[in-house]
Amino acid sequence: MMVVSGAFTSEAQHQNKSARTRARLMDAAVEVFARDGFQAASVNEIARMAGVVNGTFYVHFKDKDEIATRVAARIAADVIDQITSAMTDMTDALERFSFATRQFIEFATTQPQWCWVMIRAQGFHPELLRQLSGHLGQDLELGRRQGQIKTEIDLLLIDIIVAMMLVALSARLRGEAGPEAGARLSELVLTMLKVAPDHAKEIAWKDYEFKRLHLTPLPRAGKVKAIGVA
Amino acid sequence: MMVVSGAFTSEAQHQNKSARTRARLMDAAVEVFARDGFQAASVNEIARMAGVVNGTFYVHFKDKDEIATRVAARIAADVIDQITSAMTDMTDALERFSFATRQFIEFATTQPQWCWVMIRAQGFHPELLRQLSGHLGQDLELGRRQGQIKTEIDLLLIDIIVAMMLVALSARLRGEAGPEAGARLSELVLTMLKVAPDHAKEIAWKDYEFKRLHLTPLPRAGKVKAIGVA
Amino acid sequence: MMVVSGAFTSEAQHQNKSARTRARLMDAAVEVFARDGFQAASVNEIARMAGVVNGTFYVHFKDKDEIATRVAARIAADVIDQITSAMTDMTDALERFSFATRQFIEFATTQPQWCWVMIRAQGFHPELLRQLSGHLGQDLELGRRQGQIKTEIDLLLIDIIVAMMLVALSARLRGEAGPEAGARLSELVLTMLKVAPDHAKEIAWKDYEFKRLHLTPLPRAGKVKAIGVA
Amino acid sequence: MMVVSGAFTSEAQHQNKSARTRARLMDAAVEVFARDGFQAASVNEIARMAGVVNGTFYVHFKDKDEIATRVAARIAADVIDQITSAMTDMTDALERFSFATRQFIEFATTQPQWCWVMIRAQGFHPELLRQLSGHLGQDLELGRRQGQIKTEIDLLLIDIIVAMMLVALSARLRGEAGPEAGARLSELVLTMLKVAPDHAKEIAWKDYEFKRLHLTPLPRAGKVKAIGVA
DNA sequence: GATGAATGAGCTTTCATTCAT
DNA sequence: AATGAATGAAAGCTCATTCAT
Repeated sequence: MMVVSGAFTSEAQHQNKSARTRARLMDAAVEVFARDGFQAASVNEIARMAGVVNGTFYVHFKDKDEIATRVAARIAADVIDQITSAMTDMTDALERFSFATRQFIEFATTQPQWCWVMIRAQGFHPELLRQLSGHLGQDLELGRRQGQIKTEIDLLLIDIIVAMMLVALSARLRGEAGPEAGARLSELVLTMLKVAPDHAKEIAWKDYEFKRLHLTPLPRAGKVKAIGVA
Repeated sequence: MMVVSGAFTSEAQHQNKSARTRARLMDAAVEVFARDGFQAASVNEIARMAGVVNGTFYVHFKDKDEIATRVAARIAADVIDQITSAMTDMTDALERFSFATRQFIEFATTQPQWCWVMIRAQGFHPELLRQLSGHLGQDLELGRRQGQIKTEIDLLLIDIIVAMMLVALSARLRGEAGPEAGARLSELVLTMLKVAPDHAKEIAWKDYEFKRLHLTPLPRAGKVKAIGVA
Repeated sequence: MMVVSGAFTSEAQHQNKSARTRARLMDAAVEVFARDGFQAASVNEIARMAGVVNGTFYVHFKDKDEIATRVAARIAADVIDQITSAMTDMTDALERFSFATRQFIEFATTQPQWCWVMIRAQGFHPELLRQLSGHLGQDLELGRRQGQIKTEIDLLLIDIIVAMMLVALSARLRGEAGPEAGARLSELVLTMLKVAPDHAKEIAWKDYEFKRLHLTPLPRAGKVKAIGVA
Repeated sequence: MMVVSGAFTSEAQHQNKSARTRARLMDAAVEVFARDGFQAASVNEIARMAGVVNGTFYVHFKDKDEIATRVAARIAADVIDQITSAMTDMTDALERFSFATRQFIEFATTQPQWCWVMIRAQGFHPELLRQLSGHLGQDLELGRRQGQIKTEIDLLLIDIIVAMMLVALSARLRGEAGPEAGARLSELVLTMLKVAPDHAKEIAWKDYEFKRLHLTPLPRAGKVKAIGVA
């Protein structure tokens, strides 16, 4: 098995050796979590894929849970960051929702590993998806304030919508759904939120240009060592 | 941890010792799968909860996979059987769908363990849910034929609806959603399928009497003694 | 796997049920010992092949060792009995030796299972072969008394000859040696014993008619139960 | 049971810790294979005798088979190497054969464990003995070319000779044969190959000086660090 | 910081054997 | 005699984690 080299590694390429090793471990973890799931993933395998011996893993992470949490946090942060930063000048709530949904599904094409990790996170690292829910909820709230959404918005509804997004993402990853899955999903959700069918269709299928997922540059400065999120 | 005693055990209480032990193992398996998931579940733990030594497990099941498959199959069969048998005289497709959805969510109250197993089955025993999808799909097709559903029905749509059901079930199990979750979900799905809002609301919130989940009596056919048959 | 039915079963077919079960167990044991060796053979497997449940095994045999010992004893007794009874009117020691050797190798054709058991017995049930050695030694001694063998005959020599016989038998069973293996072996041994080459060849390749191995009818009368040969 | 310390351990005493542990495991394996046979040998027992916990075994060997194969390979290589290197200046085929045979039997005195392993290898690690056969065959072929052996040499014959050697070795190990066993065997084989009795005796009983078996120093080539190589 | 050998608990599975029926 | 369920010890193997270097 080749030593991995992914987004974290690229990001850290001009940092010190420690940071680079850590980055390789995280890329390897993404790979392994994506392939085997959080539970079945083994530290040995992550270390092997990172090209370090198993002991080195524990220099950088307290235990398997810590790397999982950090990988999840980073994925959540970056996915959200890139979706929101691409929408800075969109003001219409429904459009924002639709774009976000479709961009999310679109990541299946450009970053399948990360997407698999998000899917695998269900049940094991719910915080990953909770962040997504948060942002989603804000746009839906905005929709209510704008008068475009009449349905009541609560946690259950948001959970339901996130679940819909994940299952569509999964179908996309497995090749069971085509490129239109995002728009399709968007239209379904809007309809469910009682947006008028024509309007729902119009917004959901609008022509957008989507981005490739990349790591959000970290505005970090000094060392950040084992913050110890028990 | 106490020795379990669940639905299978009750069902087998008047059968022979082997059947009773086997039943206890299955009840224990439900317990453990519900709590730890299929992957993390250990045969030792199942045996311990069934009150037998670990070797006994293998007298009754070839391996962990076999008991998992059997438990999953039995849960799927019984859940479906009880939902469908309660709907025999319902002819309206939307009503059937709504009733099935709500009865399904309702099981969270009466058989939480089984429901957890269904949730945990995602990804590990997809066949469990696929059976559900099948029946769901039939009612939706009926809805189309009856002219009540105009949306196109395909695999992605069905997967999405099943995902919605599972997340609602999960919310209910965790106490994050109240007794109205089923009706709520039903209305959302009907709306999503472009049923007129008023009609959707009317059907989704109709007053039904739901059943407690119980084991479907097995139509056993007498002893089957396998003497030297390969 | 079919229930076996071999020599012991035939022999016991007119005896009581207990004797028949016991016989089936022994036939099954031959089968399993031949296939897996004494060590790897499992009681469960023997019982299964005999068409009884595992508990039944212990009604008839104290433990695995007992059936092994009995099977070995019976095979040794019968092999020897049939070889010797076919030689009653042979008086020439070299001829007796040659015939015995060749008849022994010939069993590979008619009773491969028994032969495998003999081969597998090396190291685990040396008593099986020791009986063979005994009879062999007698004929060799006779050869010395007749003046045909000049070499000194001791235990090492006999062990060596038995080893030669077993390796030839094994080659025959595995199909690596043809029908002439017995004569070939016989000639080699005679030469080794310093019989004149021409004479050795003449005796070794003589034309004999060999028998098919069958069970020696037991002159038994009453029950013989678990004699407890610890 | 004491922690073992044998030939491999000595050889590795100036190597790194890993190599030393590995060596102790191999010495322990020799001990256990010699005592219990390859089949009955247990990894736990090997680890215990090596003075490590059982998990450590798997740091060094993939499974029981791997250590068995390595031990067998090493024994075969060393035995052959030492016999052949002691014969470099012998040109007479019969003498070479006789010396090799006797040196082989002689190992029973200096390395009984290794010899037991060779005997136990019959059936389980035939490749161990096959290498021996190969070298043996070469000398016999040489004997034919030199005109000293007239008998046809084929696989069966070689197998027979190897079997003779092993049974003699075994008798020697068990104390059932004295120091003359090697010469005795050698004479028997030569006679069997139709070497003239006087000549056979002369060659077989010639006075040789035999070596103690020791490990052939490995021509190691420096550290080989496997970093992330598949 | 990195190494990598070692640990030991825990897992799945097999199997000889016992025993109540 | 026969059953067959149950036992429990022991096997092979994995893996998160520790620690001396």
